[in-house]
Amino acid sequence: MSGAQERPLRADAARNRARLLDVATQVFTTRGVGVPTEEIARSAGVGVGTLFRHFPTKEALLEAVMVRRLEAIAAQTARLAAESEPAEAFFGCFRLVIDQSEGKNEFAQALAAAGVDAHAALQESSKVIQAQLAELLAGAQQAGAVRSELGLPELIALLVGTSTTMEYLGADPAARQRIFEVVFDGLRPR
Amino acid sequence: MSGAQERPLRADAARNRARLLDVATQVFTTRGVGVPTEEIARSAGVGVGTLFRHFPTKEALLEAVMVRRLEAIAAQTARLAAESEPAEAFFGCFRLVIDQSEGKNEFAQALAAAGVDAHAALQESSKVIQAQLAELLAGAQQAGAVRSELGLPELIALLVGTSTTMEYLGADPAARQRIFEVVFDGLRPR
DNA sequence: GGACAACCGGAGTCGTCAGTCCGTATCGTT
DNA sequence: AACGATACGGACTGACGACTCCGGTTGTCC
Repeated sequence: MSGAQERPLRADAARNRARLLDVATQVFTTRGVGVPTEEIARSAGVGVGTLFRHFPTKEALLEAVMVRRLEAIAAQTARLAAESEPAEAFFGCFRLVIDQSEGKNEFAQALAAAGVDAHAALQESSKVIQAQLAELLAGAQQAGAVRSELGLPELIALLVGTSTTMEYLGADPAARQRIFEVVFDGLRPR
Repeated sequence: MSGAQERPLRADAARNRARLLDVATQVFTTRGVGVPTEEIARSAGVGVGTLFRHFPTKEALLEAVMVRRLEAIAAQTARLAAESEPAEAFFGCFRLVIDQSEGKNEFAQALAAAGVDAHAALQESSKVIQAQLAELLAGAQQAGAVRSELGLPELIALLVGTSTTMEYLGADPAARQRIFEVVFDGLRPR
């Protein structure tokens, strides 16, 4: 698709880039996207100049973090989907996406608020996951485990919404389990 | 609880205040809470000075808008609850809250991000609605229409989450209906 | 081990936005 | 109609945050 890697980064540059990405993931997730770039740079032990050399824009940093998480989810989803029955795979992946998406909604919003068209890389990763989800959905529906009238848009909206539900609920595992039961039972055919 | 009205506002002041509230509701809902105060003032046909005299802080304006919407929801909920069977009332109010809460999540987040403790008025209105919801939930559970293991926190989280689901889904009424069916079926006992 | 490119740090720039201040206009009352 | 109280408008201020720029440092290759 696009030109692959430019040229290998110098060792220190690669190290800094990775640290920046780690710290940004952590900070954005726990404290929101409003955190100043300077603070992220400091936490990573670099100057702001370094941050902006690697990610020309705060938005670009946000996007890089998102892409990384989406790719991780896609990989786990693929693994899970390969080694289970359709129904089991579907519900397992649903859970997985929810559990992995802590704080991700806010990211998505922040990105969307800044014009989505520019984010080619993100859309790429999104499409991968969406394709996986479409397949899982179709499989589960053929196996009679999910209502047949639901489409991919509804599934995605439900994933986003359930993720929000969980964020509001906090960490209580019993309550989370009850929510999953409500949603999963609702997804099954009447 | 607190001292009621201070002293009747002058006619022009009351008018401006009302216009400000209307415009702010509209603008915050459709374009998010990031819109500059100056623009809200201009749209309402007043200067920023006037805006800040009525609402000493942007946050205070946000809060006033929220309180107003919450009160409207509470009133409609009360009406609906009074004239229906428990189960019907519960599901009707669930729908109502979702339909009325367009864009409200973002408000809540913005307020929360700025320290929640100061927002006494908001918490007041919240409590009213929460009490209504608790009663509706208990009624529906006694009527056997809702799983008995669910508590108020789960219900509230589910409301917030479903509201998010709907926002992602857009306006398609058929799809919205399908989501309601999923969630409502999930809420019913096995 | 030296030389050059690649990379770093962080003080400084620029724009934006919440909130203030005060001279002016409007309301309401006698 | 005239006067005091109340409210208005919008230029101005201060804080903050994204991004730039360049003198100095570090890695890498011969």
